Amino acid sequence: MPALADDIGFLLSRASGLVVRATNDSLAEVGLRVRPYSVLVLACDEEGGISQRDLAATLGLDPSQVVALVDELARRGLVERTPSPADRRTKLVAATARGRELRDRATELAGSGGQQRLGRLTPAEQATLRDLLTRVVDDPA
Amino acid sequence: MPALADDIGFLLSRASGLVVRATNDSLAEVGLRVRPYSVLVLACDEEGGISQRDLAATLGLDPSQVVALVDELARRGLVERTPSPADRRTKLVAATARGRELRDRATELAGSGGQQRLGRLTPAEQATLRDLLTRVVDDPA
DNA sequence: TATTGTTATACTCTATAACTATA
DNA sequence: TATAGTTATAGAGTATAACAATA
Repeated sequence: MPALADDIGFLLSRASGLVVRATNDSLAEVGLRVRPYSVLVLACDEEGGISQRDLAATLGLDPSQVVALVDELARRGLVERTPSPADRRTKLVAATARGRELRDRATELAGSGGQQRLGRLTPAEQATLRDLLTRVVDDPA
Repeated sequence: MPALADDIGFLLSRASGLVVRATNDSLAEVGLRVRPYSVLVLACDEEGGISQRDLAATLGLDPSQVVALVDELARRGLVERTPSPADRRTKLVAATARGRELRDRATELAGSGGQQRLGRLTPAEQATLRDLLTRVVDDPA
């Protein structure tokens, strides 16, 4: 009979909870949590902005969940919604200058928060973990 | 600037979500979700029952969250709360015969649900993932 | 007809605080 | 005084369904 402590799904859930909690605590200094932080990062990385549909797909969320996340970031002036020139249904979410500024500090904080637990692994082990998780997460192309 | 797709915390959160969702879907056949299933497994594995405090610690939950989980399993006759002979404050949660019966089928279902995603990794890779996650999760002894 | 974003709703999960009974 | 379990509550996360505007 397999023990719960050996169940990878259980371990994933526990590890995710611990790391997300620590990262949320670190990000509190800039008034962000993991979810809005992720949206900000994607808005920064995509030149010209990213559609809410693509945001949802990348984050593994339903498009309806993205609305409130973008609303909050827009309210704080960190991102802007601009209509796509190509398709008037689509709104491109792009980071403002203020958003890009905050992102740098937030990324530092998120990194140190995550390393509270992940720092138990060597850099090589972290790379292995990253590769394995990527294959679990990625779309079967 | 590190990309979100390389962030281990982000990958953990995505992988956990995908695997837990698939496992919940599989467990629906026996009317369980991951959380109550985990409680049932621990109640089965500990001869004589496990205290709610130990349940909470093992699952990484607050003791107050354990109450409703045990309530529901007890209502369905899968576990029983019995007062500890040693300490009348403590209640030992033990699986009933019916609980043990269900556990076998549930473990099968949970395994196949989890493997929908985790099956992309070889058994050796899964063992590596399990070891790395265990070190992230474990108490620093 | 199908897609993007949106609103609404319900349920699960997470986080705290306070209470009781025992120790 | 501290601990095990419980109750209550609020906030965050998840899951669906339906709708308006646009393609």
